[in-house]
Amino acid sequence: MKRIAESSVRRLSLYLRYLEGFAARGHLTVSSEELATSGGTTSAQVRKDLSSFGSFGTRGLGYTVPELMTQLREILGVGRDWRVVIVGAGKIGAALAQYHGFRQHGFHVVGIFDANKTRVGQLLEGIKIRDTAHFERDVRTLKPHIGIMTVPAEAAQPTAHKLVKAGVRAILNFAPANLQVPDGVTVRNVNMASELEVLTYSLVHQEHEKHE
Amino acid sequence: MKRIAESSVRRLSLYLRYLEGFAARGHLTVSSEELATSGGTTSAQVRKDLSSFGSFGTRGLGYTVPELMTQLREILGVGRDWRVVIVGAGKIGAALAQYHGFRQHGFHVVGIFDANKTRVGQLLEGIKIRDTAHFERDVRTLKPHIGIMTVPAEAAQPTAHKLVKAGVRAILNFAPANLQVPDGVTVRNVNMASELEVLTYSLVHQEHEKHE
DNA sequence: CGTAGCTTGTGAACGATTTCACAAGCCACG
DNA sequence: CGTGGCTTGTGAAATCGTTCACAAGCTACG
Repeated sequence: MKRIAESSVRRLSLYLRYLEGFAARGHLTVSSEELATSGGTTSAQVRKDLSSFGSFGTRGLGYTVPELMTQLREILGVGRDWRVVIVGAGKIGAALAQYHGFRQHGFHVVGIFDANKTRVGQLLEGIKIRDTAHFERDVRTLKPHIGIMTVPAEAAQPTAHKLVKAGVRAILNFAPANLQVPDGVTVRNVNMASELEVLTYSLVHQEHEKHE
Repeated sequence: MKRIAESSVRRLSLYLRYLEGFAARGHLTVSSEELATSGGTTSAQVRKDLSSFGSFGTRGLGYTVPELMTQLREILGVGRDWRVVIVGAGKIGAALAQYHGFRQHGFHVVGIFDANKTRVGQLLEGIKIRDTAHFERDVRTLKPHIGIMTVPAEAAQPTAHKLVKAGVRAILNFAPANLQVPDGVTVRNVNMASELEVLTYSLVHQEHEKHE
């Protein structure tokens, strides 16, 4: 199978989200055009994205909603039981721990860590916040597939290093730092400040764009 | 000025983040190479990104840290007083409202809304959660620049519509929905489920990649 | 004041992604 | 069972973003 662009994977995930909507509304089939309109893209794009993985549609008819959902779940690995640890139990970390959407999508929080002694021992969604004193050993025991990091920038690289050493191969990083990880480890960065700055950039430059 | 790629703007924001680090460590100048290493990109990329907006460096020397920070802040619109409303005071909305990083970057939460009557009237960071009954009127009064939406998928499009009608031109959307907005309105989507699914995709497909 | 050594700024080449356009194929209906 | 209408799957073209490579230009130092 040829390499798939990350942007394509991101869209596959969105298609799955929209298919859930179509299924809820009782649609049995859906065309690439309908999926494209939901997702703000084009029908050719939808077909290209799907065609990398096989031929799931029927010409003249479109895609069978439940079948395409099954295929996308398979491709994305949705529905397996994914074990997640959260490192950093601050505002964002705590909110994520309590976010029920995770559970609904098969993500299972198996551990929460914090370096702040005042938080250690408190319960979040029935899970006791652990000290980072034995971080690597504890992570090894918990065997998570995914690590979510909501730690300060300066703690980000050391934390990532320990997660990787303990066997984690996928990291969702909320810290404003570029993590260096070995091959075979995937990192996704979510940076609130940058998201907002892209918006303020557009606000500042919008009036200029009009004059072109 | 020619159109700037969104990926470039995103990187400018990261450069600013890393410059803050260099400044804190007392660096007076920084080369495109050093910035590139921090940001996981290449020096040519850094120079290209900056060159769209002017010549900020000195050949043979690099960039003056405080000067480049000033320029980037100017370009991105950082440091102005940006007024923000948060719509949806659930787990994520509440965490964002309490997130102090916003305040530090000049983002000022001026209003919080929720449709759930049990939450209305409660205080978050000293701001009373408002009913959505008079949403559009209230937003007009608050005059926010940015709307952050943490509402359920089905409420997303109507909420966006009302925000736009009330004059908001930039939306940070956490709902899993593709918002239709008129020209001149910028939307950025943050979708936790999709971020995680990109990670699970990589976990599922990593072993395959090895065999190529 | 001249030269050596760096680092920027930027066209041009390259690579990746998106869009186009159309043949292939399926369904429905007469 | 044949035809019309619709939608997929996919090479080819176009667009967009990144990397290369080097001339231009500044600083430092003798």
